[in-house]
Amino acid sequence: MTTDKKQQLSEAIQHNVLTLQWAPGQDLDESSLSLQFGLSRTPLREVFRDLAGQGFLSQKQHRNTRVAELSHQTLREFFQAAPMIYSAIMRLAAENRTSAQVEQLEAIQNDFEQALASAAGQARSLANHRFHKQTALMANNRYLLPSFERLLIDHTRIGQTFFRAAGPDQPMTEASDHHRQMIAAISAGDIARAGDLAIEHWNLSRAQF
Amino acid sequence: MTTDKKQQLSEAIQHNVLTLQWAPGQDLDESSLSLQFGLSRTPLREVFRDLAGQGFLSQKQHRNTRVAELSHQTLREFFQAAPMIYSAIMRLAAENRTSAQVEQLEAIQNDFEQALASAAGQARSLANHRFHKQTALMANNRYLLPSFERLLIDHTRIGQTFFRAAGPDQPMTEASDHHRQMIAAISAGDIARAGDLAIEHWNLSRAQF
DNA sequence: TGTATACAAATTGTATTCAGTTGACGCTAA
DNA sequence: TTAGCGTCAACTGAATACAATTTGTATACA
Repeated sequence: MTTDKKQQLSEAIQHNVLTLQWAPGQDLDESSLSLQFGLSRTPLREVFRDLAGQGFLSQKQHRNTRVAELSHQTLREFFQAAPMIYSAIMRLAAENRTSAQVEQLEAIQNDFEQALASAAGQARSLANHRFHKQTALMANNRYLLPSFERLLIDHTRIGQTFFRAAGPDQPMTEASDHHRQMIAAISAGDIARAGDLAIEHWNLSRAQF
Repeated sequence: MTTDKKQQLSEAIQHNVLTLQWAPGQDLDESSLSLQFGLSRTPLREVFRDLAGQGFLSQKQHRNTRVAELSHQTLREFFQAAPMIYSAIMRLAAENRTSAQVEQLEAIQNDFEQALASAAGQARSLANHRFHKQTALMANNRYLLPSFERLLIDHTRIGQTFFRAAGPDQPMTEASDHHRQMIAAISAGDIARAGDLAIEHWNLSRAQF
């Protein structure tokens, strides 16, 4: 099996959306992208559809596909849903985790701390994104996952918007402390503690905005 | 604008999945369906992809599309997520509802009661489905919606499986009472009450299974 | 008789071609 | 000058044609 072009394309798009290299609301051009990735429009459009379903892109009939918007209303809905879902994911992660997954989470956290020490805001945000995505994997619940992933996409994007304005260092190191405590709670199977940490962690985000 | 064939197809599939006319795990045939609906395979596959993203169908590389499975593990995850999400949707519905939406909800509830009096289990389940879908619309939160819709799909399917075995009448009329109370709570904007009703309503479902 | 391998048929995935829709530009007329 | 209409270009959507992958079947061999 050769490297899957469709998956490459999908990951590239996700990357560009999450890092704000493609701005919210920005138009995507089918023909240029299909040329760029050596794919015809048919499979390209399938990838678009998948990513639109996941909340990365948005599509309307007879309009070009674009990066999912971030409006004031989006923010409002975000804050209404985020604490509850994050907390639920954490609790389930503490309940259902396997030891292999905990090791994986620790590895990701190490990357995150490294990025914190050296790399730019973009890399930090992506590392943070991967940390939380791993917790969702550990929660192992197909019903919660789609909501959580949508939240995570916009959390990552919103975070970067605000980091650009304010100084980025303070909150990120505090977030890193939380991550370590989360790993401990999840690893110990302490469900209540994991849930509380999620709320706390999320309040940190709220404070920034 | 003529009647949209793609939407017709999509609704037909949703109907067949929700009513169990297509069994969980059942294979779908692209060519016969495309023939049946007068569509080529390209748009048909786009509909498949959308519905797979929404939790009606499931797809794997180089394997035929099939109706989403209902496994033991699925049930487990369902019960872990359902009460929380249902409750959240109800609270938000009470918070964000408009009067036009309340009227709509009452109309749907009337249909439900009529179905309860006359129609078969299938029609009842669909009417119940529509009721809860409307509450999700009223909650007006794009992050919670995908999780809730997935839960609702499987709730409807699971419900029918169990109704077939047991006598269907008792729980459904009780559910109908709950619906009326929900409408009252939502209409009054009583957030806490709406959330509690969701839990109560859902415990009723749990009791059946 | 059971298993492995090679071949054939069916089905999924991709590329290309064709059709339909949208929106912009320019023209005409009030 | 501007409002309204019509044409045209560009793009999205659908259909067909083609390629690749998988699965079923037959045959050879242990």
